[in-house]
Amino acid sequence: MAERYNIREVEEKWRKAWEDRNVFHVTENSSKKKYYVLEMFPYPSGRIHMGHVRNYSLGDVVARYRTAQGYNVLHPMGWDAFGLPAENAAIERNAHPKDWTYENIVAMKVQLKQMGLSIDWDREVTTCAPDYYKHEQKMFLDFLKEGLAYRKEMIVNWDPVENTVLANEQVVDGKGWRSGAAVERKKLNQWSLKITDYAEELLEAIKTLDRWPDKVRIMQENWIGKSQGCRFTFNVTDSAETLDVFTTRPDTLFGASFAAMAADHPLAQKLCDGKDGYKEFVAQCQAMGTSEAAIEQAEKIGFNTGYFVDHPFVEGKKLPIYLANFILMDYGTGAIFGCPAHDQRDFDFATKYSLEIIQVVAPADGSKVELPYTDDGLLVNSDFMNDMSMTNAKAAAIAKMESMKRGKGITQYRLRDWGISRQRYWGCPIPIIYCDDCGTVPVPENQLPVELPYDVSFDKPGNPLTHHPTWKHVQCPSCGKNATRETDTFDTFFESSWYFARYTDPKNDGIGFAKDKAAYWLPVDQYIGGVEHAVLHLLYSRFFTRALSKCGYMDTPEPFAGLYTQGMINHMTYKDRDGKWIYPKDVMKDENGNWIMATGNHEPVTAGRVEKMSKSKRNTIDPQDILDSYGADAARLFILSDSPPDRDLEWTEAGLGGAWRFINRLYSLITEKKDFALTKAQGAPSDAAKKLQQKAHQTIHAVAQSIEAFHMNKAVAKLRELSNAIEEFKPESDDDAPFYREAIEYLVRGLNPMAPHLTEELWSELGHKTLLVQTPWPDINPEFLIADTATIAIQINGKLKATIQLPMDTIQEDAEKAALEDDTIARALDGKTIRKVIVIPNRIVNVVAG
RNA sequence: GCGGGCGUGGCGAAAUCGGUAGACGCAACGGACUUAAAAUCCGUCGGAUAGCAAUAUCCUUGGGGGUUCAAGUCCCCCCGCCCGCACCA
Repeated sequence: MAERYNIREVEEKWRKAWEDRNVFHVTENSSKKKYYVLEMFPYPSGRIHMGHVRNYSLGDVVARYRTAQGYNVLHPMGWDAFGLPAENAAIERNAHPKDWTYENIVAMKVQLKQMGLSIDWDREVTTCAPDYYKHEQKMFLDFLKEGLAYRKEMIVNWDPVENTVLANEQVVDGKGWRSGAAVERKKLNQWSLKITDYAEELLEAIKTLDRWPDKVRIMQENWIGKSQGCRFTFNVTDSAETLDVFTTRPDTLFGASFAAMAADHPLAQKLCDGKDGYKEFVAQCQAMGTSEAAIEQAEKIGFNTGYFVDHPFVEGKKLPIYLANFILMDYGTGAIFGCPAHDQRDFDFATKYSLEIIQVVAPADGSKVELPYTDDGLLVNSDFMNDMSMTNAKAAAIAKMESMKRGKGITQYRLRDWGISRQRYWGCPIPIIYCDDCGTVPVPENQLPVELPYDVSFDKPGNPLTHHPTWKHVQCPSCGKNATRETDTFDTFFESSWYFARYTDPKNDGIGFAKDKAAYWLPVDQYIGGVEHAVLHLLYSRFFTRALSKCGYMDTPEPFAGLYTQGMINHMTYKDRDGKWIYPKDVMKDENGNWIMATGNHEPVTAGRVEKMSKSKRNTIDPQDILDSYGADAARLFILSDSPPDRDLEWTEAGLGGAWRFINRLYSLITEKKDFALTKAQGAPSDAAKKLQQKAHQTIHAVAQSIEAFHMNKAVAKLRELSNAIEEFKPESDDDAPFYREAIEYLVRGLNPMAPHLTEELWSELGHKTLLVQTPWPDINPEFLIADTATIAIQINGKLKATIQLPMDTIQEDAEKAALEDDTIARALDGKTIRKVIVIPNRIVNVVAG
């Protein structure tokens, strides 16, 4: 009987071996092809969760596979260490954000190491450390010089009780999550980055990202939201005021029946100040929240200003001006004209306020349509544009506007500039000083970093940096008078927008990273993370790459050449008798298969839907428990096995057990039979041995392809097939031994990226003195990939009736003949007329008969 | 509301190009081993009908229609679920 596989001992042994020999440390090496594998770095919350396990297992497979393929692989890790949870911890448990964060990093690093990841820990990066953020303060100053950073008023969610800005997630039903006070939309002066300068470039370059998921590319395209249209000016009737509007449908101008602007439009205030109901309407709009979803789903309401604009093309025609809750000040000019006949939203609005509905587009075939009609057609009721196509009418309307000097055709983007100011403590200080005399003064570079003070208190609502007795009080760098620091900190997306570059040169004190090192390693060849970052983080990083290039830091066009977005981890949910959520570890099945409490009186438990693991539903599994009891390899193997990585995965104890059994079976299979495998061949091997060899080569080929396509589940399935074949194989003589051994070794080597500890142990059991982690990917004999016979399916009228074996590439006539001679087929065709026979070589013969 | 995705056995899934649907695994069931259980090993396993049986026939990829010699795959319509929509990371 073979020894039982001792997970803990073996896994620790090999992790130590790798660490002792520093095998994951890399440096630039121009003689090798580089490969940069990066998983999105974690926020140091204290413990890793299953999402991390999936993310880093996936990345580790890629990294280990590419290493075996001979690439110089960079696979770093770090900490996205600034953020809101640290401040919440400070408020809730009186822990200092810095101490809390660093303690979490220590704890999580232990856990990540326990996973056996092939990480170069010498490159570890921590974004809340001054030696990291001082470089981004410098970058910000460079952006300022280049005109990429500026200050402007922006709308925020404001909690009037806490005196603080709220994140969208902190707004629940329009109320502050902690205070319960109604959230206001407030304008604050904030720093922004000019990402809109790159709108067109960012959009265009999406085309070059051919190794990104279509889903993410579409999301980014929509986010940038390019639209072609016309911007023109209305004159307010009997007034000197004007109203600029933007429209993508200038062709429908003759169907215009009202103008509408955002409630916070500057003109709105001028026209409506003091009017009955105006203040209430503005308040109503502000209460709605800032998200587009909220705005679009809210009922469309308006406020009649009592003013009119003159129709630019129709002498004497006047359109009423409304304020409307669905117009965003941030988009376009903050004002539109409404054409109810050809826009659903305008139609709803016009119906509600009994406004005119004029059809100006009709289907080309003249058929009657129900309004609103938003499809293509020809213009009607439109003066000089009558009978034009929509495209021509758009051009004609724009041309007319231009000739009247009232407007012009423009390209509009939905993308807004990136507001980076946060009124929070635990972030990177913005290196700016405000002086009464000199105005806004950048902190001189030799005074960087502007470090966060440690001695802060969270007693008062608002930003601790503002309350700090001394921190913000400084001398103006230019005139020396008393001045104050900017107390806002950067959005934490700032740190994650360049960390991938920092990894290429993590210890550089003088600059964020050296140009030549970035040039060697970037772009990231394979980036892996959650789809929740599809837009913001990824778009900001793409922008940063361009902005940093403009400032002379680097020359890489795109940061991430390949992107893979993984699915979520789900688990069944459980509730006890009182309807309270309970953890899976507190639940068990009784002898009848019913769910019961694992403790106490074993009260019955209601099992609910399978949902995303979340703390609130308590359907989480702590990876630490799994690592301790089943080991890293079983956890990795299971998480890679059953589901394709881009789909959601249901974590089940049983599935994990399957992975664990596989590991143990493989261990005993190989340790029991290795002696035979070591014997020397004398004569010719058996056919079965040759077949096994072929299978081994085919498997390795399939595994390589699957890994490259991120089908880790298929890679594992193929390896299990090979493992089954090895188990079933009955060696006939010592002559089969080398073939047997090769198959075993190929299995071990192919499985290495998924289960590195087990395979390293088996490699050593097989007598190797080298480390498997440093062993190249197995060679594949191309001859073995080609089968010599083909299984041909024979169909009658498209339905399978029989299969036959034929030599590979049998010519069509012979295949047809063989098919018709088959007993079953001959019988089935008895009395029928053959009308046609379709032969697809090596695949199918379809007899059409009747 | 807008945008995107998904839907295949009891379950997770596979099926490079339109060409043998269900690889691989989980669960379940039957058996071996055991005083017993666990573990392990062997076997069965989409559904229906007929048959003692080998087997045969039919049905089956959310639903309906279409294209094709052939559809899980392509086209049209419908249903259900999930995700994103600018201060969570």
